[in-house]
Amino acid sequence: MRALCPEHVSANKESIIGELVEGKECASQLKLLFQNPSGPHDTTPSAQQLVAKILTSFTQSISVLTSSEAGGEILEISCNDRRPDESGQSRKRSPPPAKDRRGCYKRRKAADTRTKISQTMEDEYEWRKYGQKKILNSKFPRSYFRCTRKHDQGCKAVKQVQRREENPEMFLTMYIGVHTCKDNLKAPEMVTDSGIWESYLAPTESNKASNDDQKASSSSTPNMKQEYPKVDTPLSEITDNSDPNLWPNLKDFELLEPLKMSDNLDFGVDQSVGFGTDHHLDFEY
DNA sequence: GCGATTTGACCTAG
DNA sequence: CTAGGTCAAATCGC
Repeated sequence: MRALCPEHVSANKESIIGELVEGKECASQLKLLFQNPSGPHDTTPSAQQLVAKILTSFTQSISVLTSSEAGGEILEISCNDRRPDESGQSRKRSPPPAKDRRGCYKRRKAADTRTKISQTMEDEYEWRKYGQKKILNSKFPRSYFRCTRKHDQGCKAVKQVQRREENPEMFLTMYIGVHTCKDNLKAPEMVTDSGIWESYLAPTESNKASNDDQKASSSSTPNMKQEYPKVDTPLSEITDNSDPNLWPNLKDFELLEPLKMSDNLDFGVDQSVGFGTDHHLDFEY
């Protein structure tokens, strides 16, 4: 979709930049604070205050970005449709030979995709798992879900969920395609909802990793379906995605997480992921 | 018995 | 040829 109109983008961009600049300044102060912990405490904000401010900046930025999307569509920062023919129509290969065994299979790629990171693989949609795959160089398998309304209404939305290697409590969810179904709940937008911070610390007990990779993933699947209108939208980061290097990038970023957040602040750490990768904030219009 | 999930096979893009 | 996405038979759970 990348439907951001230029006017919106430029207006929002300024606002976002302002927020990010402020966040950056706070981060710089925080850095100084770490380098010189014995500095003047009465004149500089505490680490917690700075972290809170940084998070606020990110939140505001995300909020602006998200709200700029009409109709609650998920935000896409730096879209992926770099290729003109991403519709998949112009596949070089000849159509499947219509073998008897497996049906006409068409790999969907470069469709409308968004990525989010959250503490839970749940969201406000109903999904049905249709596959799981071990991914090369990844400790955890990737799970594949499609909209439960696929058969009813031909909804084409699918999502892929993978536990993050460096932080198994977090899930990287890639949404592919948009929901064309009517009643499978509201669109998967996030961040803009008020109260996201409160709702972010969603139950994660079910996410506790077990040692068995395969089990770990599948065992946390169950509530995928029953989970319902609950607006438990876990705070998350929506980013661009079609970049095949995205996930590794995210991983790399996580390695840079130096902060140990205090209890009331720990929600924000992974949110900054999207900003940590330099290519996420490049707007295309 | 039915619907959901698991899992290995199949299929395609790169 | 390989990695990853999808299918569908087998299995599970209610």
